[in-house]
Amino acid sequence: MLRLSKKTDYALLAVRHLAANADRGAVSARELAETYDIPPELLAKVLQKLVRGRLLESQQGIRGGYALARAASAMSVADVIQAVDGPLMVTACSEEDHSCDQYSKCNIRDPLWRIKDRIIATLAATSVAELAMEMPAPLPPLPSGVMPMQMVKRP
Amino acid sequence: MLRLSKKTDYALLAVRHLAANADRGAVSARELAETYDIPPELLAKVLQKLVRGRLLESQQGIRGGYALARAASAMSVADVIQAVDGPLMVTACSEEDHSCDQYSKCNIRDPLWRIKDRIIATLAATSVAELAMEMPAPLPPLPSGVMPMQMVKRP
DNA sequence: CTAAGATGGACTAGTTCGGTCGGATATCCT
DNA sequence: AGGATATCCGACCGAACTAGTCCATCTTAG
Repeated sequence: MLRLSKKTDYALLAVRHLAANADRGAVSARELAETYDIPPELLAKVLQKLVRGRLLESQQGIRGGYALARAASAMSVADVIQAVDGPLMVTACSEEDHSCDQYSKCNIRDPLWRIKDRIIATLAATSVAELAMEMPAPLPPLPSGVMPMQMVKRP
Repeated sequence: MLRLSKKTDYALLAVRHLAANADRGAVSARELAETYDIPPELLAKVLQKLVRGRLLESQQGIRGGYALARAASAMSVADVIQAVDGPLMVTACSEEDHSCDQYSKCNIRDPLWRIKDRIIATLAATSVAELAMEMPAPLPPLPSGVMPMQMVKRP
């Protein structure tokens, strides 16, 4: 169905939030999770992958959190997807990996690879900064220092 | 990972084969399955979906088989994918379906939908005819046992 | 009538995905 | 120094989806 995974959705949501609130300094995983109703542990793992992919920088400790590792304009949607879900491929096979039963008889490889390259180009053409520009206000920004923990009491 | 399903791979393989051998008349599912080493029952299902999507026409009976329902140049890769895997979407939500926990807070919908449109445009830009043109010969015809229709001029 | 072929539904095994848990480690504040 | 807060990381589980299989029915040429 060519759908991108939920983790990628979460990653894009988070990265966009960080881009829109870059001035506020580090944002904790918990705040992000509560803002967007995402399971905190799951989001945490996604954020960690983004850190490993050098898209975010994490700060541990009591006022820790995440922040963009570089300018939002220098970070594309393709970067985010690849950091979370690994190299994006349309076909099972690639130049490196020929593990496909039909590889020897396959005659649609080349055109599909070309299509893949064009899709990647499309994803690379949209920067995180453009995502952040979309809507007037990202979300009502929480006054700094306030801890919105009590919003999440849902039996 | 943005990967397209195996069924789609099979569909593209089959459709390309039919485009390259359009002169031979109907090709049976069994022949296609043997040519490309695809589980016959599975390929049969894929072909049925293509028929339901008006991309192929089937002929039942003892000399039956499948053939393109229209010119290969008027059939895009996007058509094939959608016939097999349903409407292709990048996000969980769409204009019709808002079933996503983050829908109300989501702020990346519009840009992602634009990306989706561009991906679909990319897929629609490649026709099956172009796939068929790629390689010099589609495949060596079956060595023995199966007789294509043209040879059956019996005196 | 019979063989070859399409059609369609139900079913199973395997894998992936979303989500959870527990603990380790780093940092700040008092 | 010590505790509180937060990131980090690996293992785990259940549900959903995917690929593949089986079988029963219908259609048509010979």
